[in-house]
Order: sequence, then C-alpha cells, then structure tokens
Amino acid sequence: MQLSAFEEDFVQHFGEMGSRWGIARTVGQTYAVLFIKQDPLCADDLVDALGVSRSNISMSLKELQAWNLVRHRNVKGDRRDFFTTPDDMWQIVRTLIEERKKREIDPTLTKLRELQMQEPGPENAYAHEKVTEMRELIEGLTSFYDELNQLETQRLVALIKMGAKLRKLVTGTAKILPLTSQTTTKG
Amino acid sequence: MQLSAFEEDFVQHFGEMGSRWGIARTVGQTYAVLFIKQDPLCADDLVDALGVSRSNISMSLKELQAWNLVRHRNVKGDRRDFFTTPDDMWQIVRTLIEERKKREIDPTLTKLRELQMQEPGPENAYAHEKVTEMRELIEGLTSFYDELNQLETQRLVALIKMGAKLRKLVTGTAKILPLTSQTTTKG
DNA sequence: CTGTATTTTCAGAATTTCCTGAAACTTCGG
DNA sequence: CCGAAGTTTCAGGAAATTCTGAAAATACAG
Repeated sequence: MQLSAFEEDFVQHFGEMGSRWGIARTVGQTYAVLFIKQDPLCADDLVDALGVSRSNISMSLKELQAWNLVRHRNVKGDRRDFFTTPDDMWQIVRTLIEERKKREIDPTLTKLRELQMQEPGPENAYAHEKVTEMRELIEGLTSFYDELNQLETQRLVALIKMGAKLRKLVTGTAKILPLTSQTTTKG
Repeated sequence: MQLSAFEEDFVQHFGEMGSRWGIARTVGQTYAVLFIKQDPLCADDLVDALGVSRSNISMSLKELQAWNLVRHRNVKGDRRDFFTTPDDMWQIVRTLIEERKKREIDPTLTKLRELQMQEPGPENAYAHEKVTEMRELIEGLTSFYDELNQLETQRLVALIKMGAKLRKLVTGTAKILPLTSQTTTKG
C-alpha cells in the first residue's frame, strides 16, 4: 500500500496539522489515508503506508472510531477489519463540530453553571457577573448551533450557498426582529 | 493579589481546559485572571495570583497580545505595564474564531489549493476528486462564516437570539431557495 | 551617563504527550 | 481444544511542549 507523491503530500499535511487540531500526528495521517483512498484498508495497509507501529495504528483507529470518523467494514472471506471514512462529507463536518463542542465547550458550560449556583459573597460580585455574562454568551451561541444543526443537510447547504444573500435576508428581517431586545445587550 | 475561592475555581478550570483549546496552561489561567478581575493587573500581580515564574507570565502575556485577547494600559505615574481583557465579549468571540480559522483552517485551504494546481496522473484521479470535494466544502463554510462575520454585532446578536424562529425562516425561504442547485449536492 | 525598576529572552529542566515492542487477548477454522 | 491470524493493551522510551532561572535588554529619573 504505497502512497503516490500526491497522496503523500496530502497525508503529510494532515500529520503536521494534527497538533493544531488537537489530535496526534498519526491519528491525522490515518484519517487522511482512509479519506484519500477509495477502497477500505486494513490496519496493515496503514502501517505500510505510514511507516509507524502496528499498535499506534490500532490506537489511532480506535480514537477515530470513538469520534465516529471512520467506519468498520467486514470483507467477506477475510478475517481482517477494513476501514473507510464516511462518504457524506457533511456528516463528517457535523461530527467534527459536535465532538469539539463536547470536548471544548460543554465542560466549561458545566463549570460556569456550577459556579453560578454559589451564592456570591460581596467580594465576588464582579466575578459572578462576568461568569453570568460568559455563560449567557456561550449558551446563546450553542443554541444557535443547535438550530443550524437541526436543519437537514440539503437546507444547510442551501443556506451556506446563499452567500451575500444571507446578509440581506437577515437585515431585511429588521421589521420582524427590530432589535427590541436591546435591554440585554448592554455591551 | 490573592484570588478568592470562587475566582480560583474559575481560573483553575481555564488552566485545565488549556490543552483542549490548544493553549498552554498558564496562558489560559492568565487570561482567566484578567477576565475575572475588574481592574487592570501588572505582571507581578499575575505571578502572585498564579504562582508561576515571571518569565512564564511574560511569555503568556505576549501570546495573548498576539491573539489580541488582552489590552495593554499605561497607568500614569507607574512604570509598570497593566493589562485587561477587552470589555466587548462579542469582540472576543470574533477574535477567537478568526485566530482559530487562521491557524487551523487557512493552512489546509492553502495546501488543498496547491495540491489542486497539480495535473493529476490517472492514478490520482480519485484522490484529486476528493481534494476538490474537501476544498469546496471548506470554501463554502468559510464564506458563510465571512458573511456572518460582516454583520454588526447587534444584528448578529439578534440572529443568534432568534432561536427556533431561525429554522422556520430558512425553511420558509424554500420558495426563494427551492434547492434547485441539487446538481452540485451529489452526496 | 549612572543607577534602578521593569520586561524580555533563551538554554535547559520539568512535564506532558505520543509512539513502540512485547505480551495478552480474541476469533475462528479444523 | 488447538493453533493461526488478527487485534488490543500497556509499561516504558522518545519526542514535543511548557516552564524556570539567570542573564540581557529596555526605559527612564536624576
């Protein structure tokens, strides 16, 4: 399972970006190989393509499976496990955002809510207020995300393709949404 | 510059989340202290509050400044530098997204475009196609982001506050956007 | 220019994260 | 039940990242 120069370049990039994306080098490369190759691959194909240890591939695949980013396919008459990436790229985008939200945002939201339960002594009045402000902002953003996420992919694609029209639509909604809720936007 | 138990809890959380957010522990904590304290603080206040070295604070502040997440304020009659976080939380959100886009998405978009410049040999036909698919998806998403980002904060807040209404609005737009562009949504 | 207060730099120590190889485990045909 | 093919686990080594302390740089009053 040798990679062409073209594929190699693509795969290397995913390895290098790994640390910025919060995943290990090999995890990124493993995903990249599965993405760019049409046929399902088994673990040994990946060892061969990436030149890393068998156990590293095993753990990387496990992590990708935990993130729902690879699929497991049994090939009849072959005992080995074969893997691919899901075909629907939009599903991949949804999964990525969902997983990042789970890891990067939800724990903080939980902590902020927990902090807010406490009765603030007078010394913490300001801090308490800032925690509220941050919590409300994050809650607003995540509800917005939840709304978008509920749209079927077709509509989401349409919305995203709107481009410049979107701004006009929202601006044109001024009558429906005349910014009356300014009491809460003290910033 | 002692922190109250409440503040300490908040600051610790930002330290712990740091690695998930792709920033160093001290950078996260430094930001958290500046965020939760009303008055501008100098480097020594931060050393005191966090119990880390002076040089670590210096580098963390430098990094936060590079990200435009802290402001630098000169206090008259005091030679030291004082720092705060910007008041407008929405500006902070915009900055965070912008910086992450710059670090996590733009390099990949550049790489995908670069790969696409190459004439694909027949062996790379599939890979070339997948690169195109990924590039188009990312370009679509980033244009959508650019559109939202051009909205003034007030309108953005209004949009985000719409909640459930948003879905109806977009769905109601079906006549304006009757999903005619299905030729491109082969997924 | 000198002396003092403050900030920055950077080599290497400390810590964390990632990867490997050996061993254990699982699955399945015979 | 045995053996072979395949997979997973995990302790410890390798690599990368973060932090520290000492020294250098900067800023400024006198």
